[in-house]
Amino acid sequence: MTKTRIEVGLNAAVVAVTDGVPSVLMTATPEADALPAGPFDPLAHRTMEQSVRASVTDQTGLSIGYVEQLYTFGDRGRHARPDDQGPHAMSVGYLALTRLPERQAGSPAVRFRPWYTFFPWEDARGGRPPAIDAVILPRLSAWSGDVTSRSERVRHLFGVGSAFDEEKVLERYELLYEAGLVEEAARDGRAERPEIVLGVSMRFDHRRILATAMGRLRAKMKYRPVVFELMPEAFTLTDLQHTVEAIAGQHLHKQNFRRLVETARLVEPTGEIDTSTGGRPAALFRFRREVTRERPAPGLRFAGRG
Amino acid sequence: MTKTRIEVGLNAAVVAVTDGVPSVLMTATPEADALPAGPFDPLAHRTMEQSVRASVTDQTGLSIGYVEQLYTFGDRGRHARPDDQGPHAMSVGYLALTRLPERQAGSPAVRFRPWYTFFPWEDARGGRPPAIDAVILPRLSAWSGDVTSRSERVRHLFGVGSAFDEEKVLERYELLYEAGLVEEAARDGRAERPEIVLGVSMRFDHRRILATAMGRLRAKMKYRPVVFELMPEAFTLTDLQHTVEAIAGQHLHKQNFRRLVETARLVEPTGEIDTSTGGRPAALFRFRREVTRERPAPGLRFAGRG
DNA sequence: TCAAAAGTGTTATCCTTACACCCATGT
DNA sequence: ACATGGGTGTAAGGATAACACTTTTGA
Repeated sequence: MTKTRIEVGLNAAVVAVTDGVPSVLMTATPEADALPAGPFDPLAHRTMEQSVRASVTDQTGLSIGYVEQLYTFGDRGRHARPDDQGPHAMSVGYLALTRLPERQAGSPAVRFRPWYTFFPWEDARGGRPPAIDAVILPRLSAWSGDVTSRSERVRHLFGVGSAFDEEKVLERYELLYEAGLVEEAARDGRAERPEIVLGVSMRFDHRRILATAMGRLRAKMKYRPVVFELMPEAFTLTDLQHTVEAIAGQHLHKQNFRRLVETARLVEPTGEIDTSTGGRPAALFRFRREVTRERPAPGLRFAGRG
Repeated sequence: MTKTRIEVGLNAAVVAVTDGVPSVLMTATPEADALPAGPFDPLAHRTMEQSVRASVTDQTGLSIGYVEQLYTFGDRGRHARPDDQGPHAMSVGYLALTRLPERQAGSPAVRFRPWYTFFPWEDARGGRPPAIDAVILPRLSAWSGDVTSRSERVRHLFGVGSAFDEEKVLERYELLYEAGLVEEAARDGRAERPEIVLGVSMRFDHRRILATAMGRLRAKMKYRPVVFELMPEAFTLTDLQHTVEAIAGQHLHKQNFRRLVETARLVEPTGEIDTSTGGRPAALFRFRREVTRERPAPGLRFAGRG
């Protein structure tokens, strides 16, 4: 057994949602859009999770709550130059959820960027993004030509004959990468620089990690009460719905959403009301932590459009 | 940024199902029950997946088809002695699915072991395993004492007030580990050697990886047509049901299972019939690979008992 | 009194679950 | 003929999806 030792990088997609805008935490250095990252040093930290937390705090000043491992990427050939002698042979991606912190005087600016700036085609609130039919699909058709496996994949992932599956964020990104329509593909030497780049690119394979995070969060939300990690202690049902919609990238049916939340007994009224909403004041609710023990898979299995 | 380099091990849980027995591939050396494993060497293999395939073939002579990454374990403090200077600081677990190969004269014996020998409490075909109520729960109660968080976890995971959730294989194993009821806990120096050890133990953290694999397969089966990776080209519907039941560890309702398979258009008749079943001959079916493109999440969303 | 947002009641439809029975073959 | 396993029809109940309307506040 050879004893090859390699460098392992840890990357975290730290997300917060404010006023219907899901955002990701960026490193303080604004030269390129990059996720907080750090090496895994088993001597310094007993677990990888501790290491991730430390890296994030180090680089951004933020200390995170909920953390979950996403995936371990190890292929240099894909999201890296063929001749890359870059820092990592492997990177482990993490998803973290947090409430957006109040800006503190004296503390360093915590920089978040809306996640749809990196994935504009993933936001279908307000209808199917026009860019999909206007620019993405034409270019993907040109790429797939008459290779049926390709065009079937395109149609499947961008909801042509079927429904648009909002969880397949990673698959769509990888398709665009293969088709050479995102800047990373050109940067990695896999394609010509495209005439029109789709979305803002990120450092290394960070956008791929963010895509993984988005897909996972969109999926997990439906069977685990993770949204509440993003909510303040007390919130209105409309706030909650807007947060879910922001993540899912689609609108939901108000009454059905409410019934769902109610029958799943995910929340309970605090008794307080919020008069700042503009119209009729809204009742405030809090998350019922007990559901975790009562039901096997408590989540928001929303389905339809609103 | 420090440049800590560490050794990364890859482990694969290669599973096959024959006649209602799900089994895992073991290394040829029978000194301890161990999963095929190998180091990840980025210079030898471009991707980790290639590396896993190579390791498995190397150590067992079997070449595998479907492979999927499970999780990356990095905590030495948990499934390792506190003073462990063992080989890996990190291990990436994989799930692979294969058909059980015909025994070839001349080729090395491929050794599989039934997975329920390692997890006897996970097989609820034939009713709830008596050992759960007779030995596991009493011991877990003693462990949890009057710490409510513990006893709630116990009740939740072993289906006391609620339903037994067959997907939570890893969570149950980790609970038993924490409670010191599996041999690994004693071996890692985390508990006294238990009077009764539950299930057969495995090398290093391999049983944890197998638990992850079982949970993932049980879950994934419901929304992706992965069972067919375990089936021969042609099979009867009863064969298919038995395979699913073997993995899920519970019996299913025959008619509902059949309707499910039929309405999901997962299979098509080959036209052949199998007369070797004993009673009325059964029609043979094959997997319809096209479903992958037609439906968003084709799987076997079975639910009830039979 | 009007705009804005909160909050509810009700029905048609589909899916899930469970029931019990008939069919084709080998011995 | 009978044992063995293969194969079906159908009805009750519950969850889902969609409909439009009422209520309470601030301006």
